[in-house]
Amino acid sequence: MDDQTRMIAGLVGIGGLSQADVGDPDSVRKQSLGQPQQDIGDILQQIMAITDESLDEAQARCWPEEAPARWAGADEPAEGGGAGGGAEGALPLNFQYRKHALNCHRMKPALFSVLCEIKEKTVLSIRGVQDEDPPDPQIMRLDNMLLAEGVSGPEKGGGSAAAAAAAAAAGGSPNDGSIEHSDYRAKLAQIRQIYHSELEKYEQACSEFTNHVMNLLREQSRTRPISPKEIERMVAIIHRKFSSIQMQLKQSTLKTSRHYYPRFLDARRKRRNFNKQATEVLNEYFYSHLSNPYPSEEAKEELAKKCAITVSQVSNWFGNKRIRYKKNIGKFQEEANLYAVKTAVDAASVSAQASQASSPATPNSVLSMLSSGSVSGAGSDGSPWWCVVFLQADTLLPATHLMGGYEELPETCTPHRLGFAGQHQPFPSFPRSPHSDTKPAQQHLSNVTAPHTCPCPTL
DNA sequence: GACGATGATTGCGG
DNA sequence: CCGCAATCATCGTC
Repeated sequence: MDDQTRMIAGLVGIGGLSQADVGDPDSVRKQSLGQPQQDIGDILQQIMAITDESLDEAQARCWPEEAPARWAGADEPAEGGGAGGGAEGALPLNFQYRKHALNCHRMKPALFSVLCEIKEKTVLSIRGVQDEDPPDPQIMRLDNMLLAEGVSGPEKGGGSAAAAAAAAAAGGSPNDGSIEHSDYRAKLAQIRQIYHSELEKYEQACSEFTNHVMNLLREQSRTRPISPKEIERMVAIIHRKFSSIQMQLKQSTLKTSRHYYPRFLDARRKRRNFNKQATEVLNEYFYSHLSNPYPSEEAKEELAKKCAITVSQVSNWFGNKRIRYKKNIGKFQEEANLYAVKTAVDAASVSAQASQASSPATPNSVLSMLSSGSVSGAGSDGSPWWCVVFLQADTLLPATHLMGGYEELPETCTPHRLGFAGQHQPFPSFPRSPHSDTKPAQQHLSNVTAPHTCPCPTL
């Protein structure tokens, strides 16, 4: 007997009577062959004894060498026997004879009622069994982990979720597939493939086996009482048994995946500095929005596109920049000047083109641009933009030197005289979570009124 | 190899 | 979920 048959025997035994009680013709035979008055108690005892037999013993008894000859005289069976389906087709011919003989036997109703009685006892004993089988939390946890690892779930462009995320986090150009990444992806793809193929096999086996048992039970239900509910329960039992196999598969897949993942994590740590152009774009935005260096989601996306990096990298960059700028303003003065002038020059040239000015943008024309308030990204709180740039950046000493310095500004425009020093100091803290380029900044700026906290050097 | 710069991660608070 | 702050880990320069 193969393992599968043995398993069926075991499982069928749980739901009621063992397969042996169906196959065993002894009690019926005795009655039909000369002991018609046999006590119902005897039959019951025999049946009870049969249920204790192993399938091997039962089969040995059911399939003696001479059986075909002995049963050859039985009524001719109807072809196929109706129910039973595929399972029945596989049964030996002599077994079908017996089944037919059993089904047609005049004592069958009596036997059936006895079986019902036994059944009732059995059902009572299993009535407490939980009918609903909630999803196994352990399997669910494994599923979630496999999903997170990128082993299960949808495959994104040949890579896993983890690999894709990490590849994005690795920075650089989109096709920055380092050797480590491609290696990891290849391994993960391999694991995915094996996992899915094994899962498919598992599901197929589980479904085949379930069908097999269901057919068997349906077929048996002609001989003994089996309710659909019991069949359902049996299916649940089978699934429970199979789920341990599923668990093993998932656990081992996860283990394999994680064997490679730490190496990948190391690889993920390897970073690339952003290229010069990307850094320039980011710095330009930062210094031109110094009053409120919190790009909106759209702005981040735009910047990400321009720099060929991810939005989260943009967020990281701004987070780092804000904190480092804040910590050491002095260090960033030169940079701030550079970008302030650059921004101004750009704006000036744009404006000059627009107004068809014949002279090129010069520091002085920049100055006039600044005075006219045509530079975007600053002064959104209603104050002159240059106050924001000059004073927030705390930088424009060198910058003004380039442009001739504050001396060239009207005296009323010097920062502290204008009283912007305190208002526009972005530190010790930037406005919190502005999510927009204007409103929160206005709120923040209007709340800051203490000039003595201004980190700007006294001019 | 030391050191500063820099991108990424983590833990925490709002 | 976002931003801050601290920290890690690597890069780039000397």
